[in-house]
Amino acid sequence: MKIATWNINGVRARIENAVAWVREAQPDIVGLQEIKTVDEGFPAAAFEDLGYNVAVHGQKGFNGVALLSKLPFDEVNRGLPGDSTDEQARFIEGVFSVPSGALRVVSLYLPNGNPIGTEKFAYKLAWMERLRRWAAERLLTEEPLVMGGDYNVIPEPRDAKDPSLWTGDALFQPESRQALRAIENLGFTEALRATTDEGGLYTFWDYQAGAWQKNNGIRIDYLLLSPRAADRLVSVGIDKHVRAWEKPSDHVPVFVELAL
DNA sequence: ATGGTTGGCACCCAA
Repeated sequence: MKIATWNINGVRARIENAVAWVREAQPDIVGLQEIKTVDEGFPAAAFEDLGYNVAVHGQKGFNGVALLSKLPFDEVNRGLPGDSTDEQARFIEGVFSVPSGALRVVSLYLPNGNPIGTEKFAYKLAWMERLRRWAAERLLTEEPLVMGGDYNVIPEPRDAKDPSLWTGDALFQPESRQALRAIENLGFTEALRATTDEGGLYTFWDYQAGAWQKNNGIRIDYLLLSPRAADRLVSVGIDKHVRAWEKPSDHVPVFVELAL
């Protein structure tokens, strides 16, 4: 079972890339982030034609997440619990039937939080605490859970080409990194770090200042695995080559292979 | 080099 996450930065502007990558990678389940459209604007037919079921949690202009799945959805949950006033579409959960039972897959778009010292940074940290509480509750099910997404947190210095560029950025604040560790410490395995200690593995390169050409990247997209999912981990990959395509997203897909 | 690029939308905002 191949499960992927990809911040696509506008699914309508990126539909040709998206279809090309799905055809090439043949993932079973994909979480998309920053689709930047309402539900009705999502190009579902393009993915249905490739054999996928589609679940969308959209928003006008900004944010928005979706799940594509070759398996039928048994259940879909939209929105991160914990704040009924939050109108930002950043979280969707799908439940699927696999031979071993239920599989839960999340597509999340964690708030960027810049600039620090503003309500945006406070919202980021509050959102992360909500995610921690939600995840703690889900772990009680002892089912395989895969939380993939754009976490907007650089976990460690080795996850940036030049960490000094990010010292004042919300993505690399001690509070952001600590909040990420608090989620992982519930018992999650960050898939890529379960397989390698290598630095220099990035998932995002800014459009500006020739970041891609200079390989000035950061690793902010990953998949957290519950213990039952981590037990089944076979491999992890980053589809870096997609960043070199015409009209690319500034993020690339990340995927895990699980033996479920 | 405190720069510059993109998507969505409607004039700048978010990233």
